[in-house]
Amino acid sequence: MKVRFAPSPTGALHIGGARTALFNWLLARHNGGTLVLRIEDTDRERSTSENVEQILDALRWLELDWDEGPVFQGERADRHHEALTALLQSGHAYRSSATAADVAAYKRLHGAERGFRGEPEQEGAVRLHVPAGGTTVVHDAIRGDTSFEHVHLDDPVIARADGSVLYNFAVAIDDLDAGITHVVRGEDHLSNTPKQLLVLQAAKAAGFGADAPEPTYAHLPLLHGPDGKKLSKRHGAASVQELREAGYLPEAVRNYLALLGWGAGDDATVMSTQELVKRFELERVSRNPARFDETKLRWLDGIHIRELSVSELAGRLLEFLRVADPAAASAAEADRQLLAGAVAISQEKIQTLADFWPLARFFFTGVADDEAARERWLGERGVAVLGDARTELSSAASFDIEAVEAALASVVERHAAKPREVYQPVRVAIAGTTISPGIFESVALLGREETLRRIDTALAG
RNA sequence: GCCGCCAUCGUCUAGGGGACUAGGACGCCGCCCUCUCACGGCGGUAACACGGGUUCGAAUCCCGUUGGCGGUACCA
Repeated sequence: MKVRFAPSPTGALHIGGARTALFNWLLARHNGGTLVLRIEDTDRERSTSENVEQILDALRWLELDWDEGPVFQGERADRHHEALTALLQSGHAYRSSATAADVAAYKRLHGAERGFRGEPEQEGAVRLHVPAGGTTVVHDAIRGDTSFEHVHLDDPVIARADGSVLYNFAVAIDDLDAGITHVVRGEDHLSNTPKQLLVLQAAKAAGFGADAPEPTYAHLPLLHGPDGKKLSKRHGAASVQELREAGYLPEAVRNYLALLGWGAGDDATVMSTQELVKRFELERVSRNPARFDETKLRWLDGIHIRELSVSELAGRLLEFLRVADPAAASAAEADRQLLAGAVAISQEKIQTLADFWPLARFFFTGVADDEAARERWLGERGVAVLGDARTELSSAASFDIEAVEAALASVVERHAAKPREVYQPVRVAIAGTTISPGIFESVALLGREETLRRIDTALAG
């Protein structure tokens, strides 16, 4: 089995493209096949090397590795030209100067459902000669058979007047030459498939790759935004890069993307990549388009975060912060032990890597400035309680979580207070805000000295 | 316009003629846990687009309608 992922470098790798890459990767890995990465850069206007780099980067981040390539379509121009010449000479293709307007005129004359047929000329773009009658059937592993009657198909332009080839031609020749056995791509290519099949057959008839297998096709349902429209920036993260910047884990993204259009068949939702590889089957891919819903990704990301070891998570966090917030990264890195402690007590409270710093920064950079929190919890009673808490904490025999809890609990008891009437003032004193990891854990991690200092500062304010 | 694909809870989906008073997950709501925020546990809300067939029987098969999407470029 040989499959390929063939993005065109006209922009960043979008989520839909990432899903296509993932499905190809899963299929190859599940079957012990080969994955070829091909860059379809026949659009010279919009293809850039920056985009190529970005796509490779996104694939690496997703940890989707490939076995061959990247092959650049542009570098295969000679081979394409060779094939084109063969089609021209064998009469499977012809030159025509017909324009889009000519095609429209033809249809007005013969009916809209009638495919355009041009007259061979000496010059002009190259069109493939589509048979007058008959049908091309696409055998799709996901959708079954789809028939396209030739009479409805226009003779497609396969090369520009200058001889440079177009997508539908290059794809067919490249798949043929590479010996691709399974073409797995978005459903937007389904209507292109008969053209590619026709190119394939013509090429074979002209002596090109006569013994190469005709690939099996599989068209994945398209991905849409939450509103059912095309996925775009205004839906939040639309590219892999944005997912990364939002703090998602690549394994969570793989897990979520795999669920968009595919399911194991039982009720499995949370799956490791290893499990995805083991269970993935093309035949189980759905035919309905799916919407990309970030809420579920967030939930899944939280699940995967909780499956990481503390040191692994700390490493990921640092890696994330170095890009997202270098100052935070160096602050966190300065005290590895504090970092490990903060990560351990934050792990079950965060859903993405981006959630960590806002929750735990007070350990590293001091209390936050939240006036509303002070007003609410450090009033007369709050201060009185806080003073008592200070006394208890300073005289506690030890300063581990249990000791801190015992010390603060005694304050609760003495004041006949609700727990929160003691814990919230302490929280605001050490964190500056009303939201933090568990109060006993936080105080213990901060240590006696720093805790007392922060309480004193709060008391003085 | 023409050609094609698709149609189950708000979302992702299970379902391939009787096992369906339609299952799971996210979300949402309620309860429990509880020091905040989360996590976790329990319970609840919510769907077969519509109309015709076929059949003893249809979410499942066929046709039509409607809707969504894609293609229709000397883009990919």
